[in-house]
Amino acid sequence: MKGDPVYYKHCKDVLSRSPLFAGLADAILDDMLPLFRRDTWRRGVQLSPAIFQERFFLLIEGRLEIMRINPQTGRSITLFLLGPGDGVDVVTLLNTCPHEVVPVAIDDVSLISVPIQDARDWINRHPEFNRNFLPYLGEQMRKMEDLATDLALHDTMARLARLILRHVKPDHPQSHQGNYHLNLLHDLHDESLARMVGSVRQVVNRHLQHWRKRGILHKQKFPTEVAELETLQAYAEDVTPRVEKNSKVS
Amino acid sequence: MKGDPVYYKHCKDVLSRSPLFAGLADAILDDMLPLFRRDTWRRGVQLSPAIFQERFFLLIEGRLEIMRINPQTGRSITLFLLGPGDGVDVVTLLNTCPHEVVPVAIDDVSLISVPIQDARDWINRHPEFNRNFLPYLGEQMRKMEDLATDLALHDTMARLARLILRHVKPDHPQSHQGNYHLNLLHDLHDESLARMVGSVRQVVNRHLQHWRKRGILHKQKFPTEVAELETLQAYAEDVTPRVEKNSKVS
DNA sequence: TATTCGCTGTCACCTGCGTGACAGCCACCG
DNA sequence: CGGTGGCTGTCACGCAGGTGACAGCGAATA
Repeated sequence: MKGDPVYYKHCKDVLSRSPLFAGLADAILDDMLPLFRRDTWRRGVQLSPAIFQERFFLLIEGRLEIMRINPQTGRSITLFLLGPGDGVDVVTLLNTCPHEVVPVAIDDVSLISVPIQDARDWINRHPEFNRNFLPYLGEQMRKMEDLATDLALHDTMARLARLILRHVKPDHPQSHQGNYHLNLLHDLHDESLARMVGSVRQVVNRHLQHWRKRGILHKQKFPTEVAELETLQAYAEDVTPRVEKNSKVS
Repeated sequence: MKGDPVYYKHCKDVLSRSPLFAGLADAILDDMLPLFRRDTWRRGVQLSPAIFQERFFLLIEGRLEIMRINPQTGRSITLFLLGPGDGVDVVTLLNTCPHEVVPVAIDDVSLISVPIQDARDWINRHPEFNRNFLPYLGEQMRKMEDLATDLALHDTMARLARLILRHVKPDHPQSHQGNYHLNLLHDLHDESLARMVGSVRQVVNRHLQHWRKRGILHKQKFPTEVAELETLQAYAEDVTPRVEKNSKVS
């Protein structure tokens, strides 16, 4: 950390743009960052829930899946999909007790970390951090509520549509050719998407295919893009659009 | 509030035993309570999500269900089951934006409330409150994660078993006759239980019946009690116990 | 004493979707 | 090159569980 001023600068950049630290005085980050050390996890690695009892991580580069597994059946569900600037497992920061979640690196990720107690102490010393922290927690909470609600109230197709819609870049609406781009999702394989909607690969694939056939989604090169936002919104509300245009279906 | 010293005392009692305020200086409660006014909702009333944009509520007496509804299908899911001492919809306290949840009074409930901005200001003025608030938020978060996980990874029977097990009084294990008592759940009708596990009345009833037939649950008078904790735990892990004792089944 | 109401207990039906299986495709590597 | 491994695209099968329907029952109301 200290030995690498370029990386240090990079961390500051990422964090100062993240919801957890945006708008905080520069001095606060400079007070905090020296406590951290640098970590790197290779794409695909799956760590034990135990590490979160030891250290608190901030994600700097790459994506991380926070997952739960049913050991009996082998099925799993993704609770959070984290990106740069996110805190990893903020829950164990809030109250000490084991938390059965498994982090999986989707890309090669780089993170920074501190002993968890140091993080707790730091938060106690900096009440002004709560101006960012509390809203961030609220946001995470809403996401969990949405996940639970979707699982209980919608079928797999609607859930997938809603997942995609949530990740359509809200700001600069179209990327190019009038298509909507999916930030964190665009290159995930079916298996990961399935874990995010609480279903299985085969079912997710069927739905994606269904939409691609009708031109609602494009898979031009690699990244999938959304062509018809409104149509997808209909699916998200459990109403299968009657007008099945473009039906190359036999 | 001010006009009723008995009720005031009662509020202080309830709150000082609740996770949100336990262990805080007496002065803090006395500083806070005068801001609040008293509210009462009759059993069964179902209010609009909009009220939470206006005021923040603390539950003093009775139980409250925090629910979400799918308007298309009419199905609904209970996100939280709140009891005395709980804060109602802490999420809108954390970040301002509409929150589509419907509160339903399970009993006649009494609450106290403040304009939401006053609550936010109060929290900002009292950083020591965060010593209780943050762990409380963590607890709520864990509950939501558990709900989502259950919905995604377990079948209805396991979900129901897990719901019950979570509510078995952890402290004084048996109430009487060696049976385990269910605090908040004991007298809920099947419909409510169904909403809590994301299923429907008929399915929940079938499972309860199944367990009662085998003596795993008792429904002596009204409250249901758990007779065989371990057996139920097996069901919660998706392993149907092979030994089906007491099988009065034909 | 009759009447309504809210809840329980059950059933038969049907479907969404999870499971297993396999073929095709592309990329990477020896 | 050919082989291996990871991913996609499809299909047939089976079942958990959601839906609608109805009878019974106890408590409250008239």
